[in-house]
Amino acid sequence: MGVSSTPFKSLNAETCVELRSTREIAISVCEYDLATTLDSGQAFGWQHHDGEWTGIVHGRWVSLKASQNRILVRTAANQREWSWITGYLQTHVCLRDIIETFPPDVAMQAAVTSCRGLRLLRQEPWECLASFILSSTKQIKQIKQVVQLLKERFGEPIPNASGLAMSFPSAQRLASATESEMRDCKMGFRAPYLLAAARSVAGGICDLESLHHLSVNEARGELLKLPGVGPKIADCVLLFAYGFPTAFPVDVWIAKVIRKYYPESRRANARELREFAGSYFGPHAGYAQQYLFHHARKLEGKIFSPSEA
DNA sequence: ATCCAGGTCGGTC
DNA sequence: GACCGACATGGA
Repeated sequence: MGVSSTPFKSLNAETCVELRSTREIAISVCEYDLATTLDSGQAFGWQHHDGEWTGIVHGRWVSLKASQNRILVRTAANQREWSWITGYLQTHVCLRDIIETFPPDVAMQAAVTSCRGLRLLRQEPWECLASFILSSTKQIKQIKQVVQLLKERFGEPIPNASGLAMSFPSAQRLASATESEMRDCKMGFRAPYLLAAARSVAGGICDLESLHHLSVNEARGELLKLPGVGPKIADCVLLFAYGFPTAFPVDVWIAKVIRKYYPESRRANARELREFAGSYFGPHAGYAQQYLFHHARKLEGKIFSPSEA
């Protein structure tokens, strides 16, 4: 009913930022695995070359590099302030405080040990929503390909270090595209969903900004009104874009993990799994989910023999 | 070649 | 409500 607003100290810590120029800062971080975080299936727009991650965040081209307890941030344009990137990276979050809230069972602890430094980002709602509408029954690699095609064909050019990069297209821009143009981006049967969602957002029928002020259940209800958005995608957006800490996306990986290691939920359907997880994994269940998800993916088929699938 | 991928939708029973 | 096939595309 009400908003979950427990004031965890992890949400109140300060980010320590060293300003090096109007285009470069170094953010002090503790337990932050940048590569794992940017490539853990929560965001699909980052490009990796030689230890450098480049992308566009809130309309600004940015380069990120991990360097011993620091994240080096470089932009192409002068910046007055940097909260757009510290907020995105959630560098103020104290990971220890979150991990302490996880249940001390074997599966959870194995995931924590295996994925040290994995973080949740705080993405822009529209890009996150659109990306996950594209995600259904697609591999992460393919989702990235479609996102890249959308940027190239519909994005806005943004100056980068040596030329122009393309942003993720706005809902307004996609709303004026045709289904055929969308299908040319290899999104297949998801094209009409993304197109209708773009028109709903662009036309103000769905106000993504207003969801910040709702309870998690109210916000989920709004997202579920959008075409192509079911419980799983809604929870991804609630967790990765709005930061609702108990949102718990149940996909095929998580369903397998939960059923294997938490036998009390073996007969549960997806909704019941989500409800079980929300109470069992505690106030940061969504974070726990990302650890379990990433750990399972790292192990690929190793923990699941074919007969168990 | 065959199965499956960070699911959802619209039909059935 | 719950079960089930269709839906594009391309990795593995």
